[in-house]
Amino acid sequence: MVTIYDLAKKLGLSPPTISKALNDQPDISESTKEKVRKLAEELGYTPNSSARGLITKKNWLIGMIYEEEHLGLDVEHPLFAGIMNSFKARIERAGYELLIISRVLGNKKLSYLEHCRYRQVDGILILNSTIDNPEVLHVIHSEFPIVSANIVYPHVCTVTSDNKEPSMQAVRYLYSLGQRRIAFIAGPSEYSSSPAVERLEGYILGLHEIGLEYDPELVVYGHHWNVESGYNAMKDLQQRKIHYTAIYCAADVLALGVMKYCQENDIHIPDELSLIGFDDSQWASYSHPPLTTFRQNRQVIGELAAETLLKKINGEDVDERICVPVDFIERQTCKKIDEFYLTRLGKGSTM
Amino acid sequence: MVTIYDLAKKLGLSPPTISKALNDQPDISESTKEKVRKLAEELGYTPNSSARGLITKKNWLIGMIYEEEHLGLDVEHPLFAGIMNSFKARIERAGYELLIISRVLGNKKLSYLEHCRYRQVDGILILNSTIDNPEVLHVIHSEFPIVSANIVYPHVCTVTSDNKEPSMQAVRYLYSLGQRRIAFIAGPSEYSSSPAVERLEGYILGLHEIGLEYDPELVVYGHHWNVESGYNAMKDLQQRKIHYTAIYCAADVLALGVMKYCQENDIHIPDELSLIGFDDSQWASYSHPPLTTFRQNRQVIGELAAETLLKKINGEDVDERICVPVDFIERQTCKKIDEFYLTRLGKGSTM
DNA sequence: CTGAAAGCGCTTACAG
DNA sequence: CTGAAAGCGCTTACAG
Repeated sequence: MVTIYDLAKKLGLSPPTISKALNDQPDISESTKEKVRKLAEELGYTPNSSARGLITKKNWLIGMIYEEEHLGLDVEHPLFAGIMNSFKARIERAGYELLIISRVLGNKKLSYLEHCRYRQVDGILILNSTIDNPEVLHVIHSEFPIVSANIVYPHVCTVTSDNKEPSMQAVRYLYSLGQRRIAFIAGPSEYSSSPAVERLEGYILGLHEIGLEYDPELVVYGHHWNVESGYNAMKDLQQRKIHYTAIYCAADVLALGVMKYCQENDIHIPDELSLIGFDDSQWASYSHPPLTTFRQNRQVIGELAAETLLKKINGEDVDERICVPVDFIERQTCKKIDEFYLTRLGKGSTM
Repeated sequence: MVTIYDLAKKLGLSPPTISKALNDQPDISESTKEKVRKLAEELGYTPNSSARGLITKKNWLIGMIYEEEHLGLDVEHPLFAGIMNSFKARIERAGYELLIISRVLGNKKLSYLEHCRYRQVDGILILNSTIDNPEVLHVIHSEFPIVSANIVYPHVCTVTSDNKEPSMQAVRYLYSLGQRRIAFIAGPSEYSSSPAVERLEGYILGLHEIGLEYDPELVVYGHHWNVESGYNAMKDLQQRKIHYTAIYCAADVLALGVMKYCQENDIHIPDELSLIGFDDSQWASYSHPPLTTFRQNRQVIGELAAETLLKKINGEDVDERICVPVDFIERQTCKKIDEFYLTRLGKGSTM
């Protein structure tokens, strides 16, 4: 390993001069800088982040806290890779690298917080955690600059998709198609997941806005954010023997479960049932029929999270909550209500 | 920040004693260790990785080189998150953390290799790169312990799915259904992607094994690993006016493009055309009809990559190529050949 | 413009 | 069982 001392010796200069030349300090002559850079290149010198970080207290490292196994998420969370990629690209441009924080170190278990201190990260991104994770709560009350993506924590700067307005829009849209009995398949209620909560709020708000009554019988919770939960929720809904002609789902995967149920039970979408999802997953345009849904803008979420964190690191003020608009993607799972089919779904009567 | 000196002062001991106590060295009395640990806990002492790494030359860091924008992959590569998760979990158990290597540092551009040296990583995982990326080639010829996942580099230990045998199996399976004219939609040929190459080899080998003639007219290359490429490949195939009754696709996304084309052009799968994919993407069981495909075992790939890298770091011998078996998932896109439809597809004659 | 001195927080022989 | 000395590779005042 080539060090600054090797360069110093070869050039007959002192280590501090080498250091300053390499860092392009103003008090070093251009000719010296030239010589130093040339030799450094020749010998393949690379600085050592540990030595540098030890003395400067700056490590150019962002810690990412990312919980993969919870909420019953499928291994691949639809937002994870996209947000991570754009976040990474943005912090990279500012000179930071991304370290995935774990909870084990050697044979010792460390908390996230201890780990962040151990690595002396300059800032922390919390991605897809749960709101009541005590490990994460410790981090949140720490001295580090922090930004959360997707999940809202009190007093923590958070970047998420707008969840309320699109939910209201979903209701409005269905209403405009003549739908009056609009069911909602919500996200899991056991876990405190802010998107789940906010989408439900938006649904209720949307009904109020339009003047439709909110009927709790029309709301069913998916146990997890996955297809099976959507399937089971739909089954549950059917067993309630109530009347409805449309379903808004808090996630595409839930909607996919509904579609599966409908296929098996010969319920025709959109003729008999209108359906809206949330996420615009990769497959949403290829489902049968293509799913009407809301596209979350992963790239913007990641970028804004990065920019906000960078600001915090630099001591600038930032907003506590940043909402990223969502795009409504109209495909083919919704239809103007059709009197012909009106009576088929559910044996209830209230209309 | 609490340091070892603070602990030493408070306890009237020397820093080395504190260090040794904290590291549970045998030459320190149990009572001293007890005292030290207690105070460390009280004061919230956390070691400093830079100081430790600087002197021990061991940083408990694995660098991950991961290229997201190439090959025309969709943002979310179907394997990426799964492999990364299980790789991370496995190295964590051994005490390592995952650092995503970038190419920018501050305002300087560093090569991957320089970056790895800068951070003094203990080993490197190469995920989803291209075979001819010069940046990566530098890394490969370096002093670091390296493992590659998904992409084969000469003389680098690589963990991938078995690509050949399943491709042969696809041909065999289709043959057993009476299919004799089996087309192949290959992965992009412009990029040197070993999975693309190996799956093509497997297809040809499969034909030979069975005694079917290899007809280059039946092979078309997708420009990218995405749906659109599959769609265009299918269009291309149709325009060739040759006869075929089945298609094996080198990826699910390509197969999805084929399905889209068939829907638009009123070609019925599987009655008129049998179809097989590769990957078992999230949506594969929900496509219409559900796609017959091969499931890549992300978890096993990630774990084996981690274990192999750990072995290399510890100086143990490892195999250069590790193939992870793939599961054949039989769904509903293949069917015994139906004489009734035999003449519809393609206007060619050779059967 | 250049360099001697000190120090970041830790660990490793080695001496006692 | 404990500690004094040296050093990992760098940077930061400060002196010249």
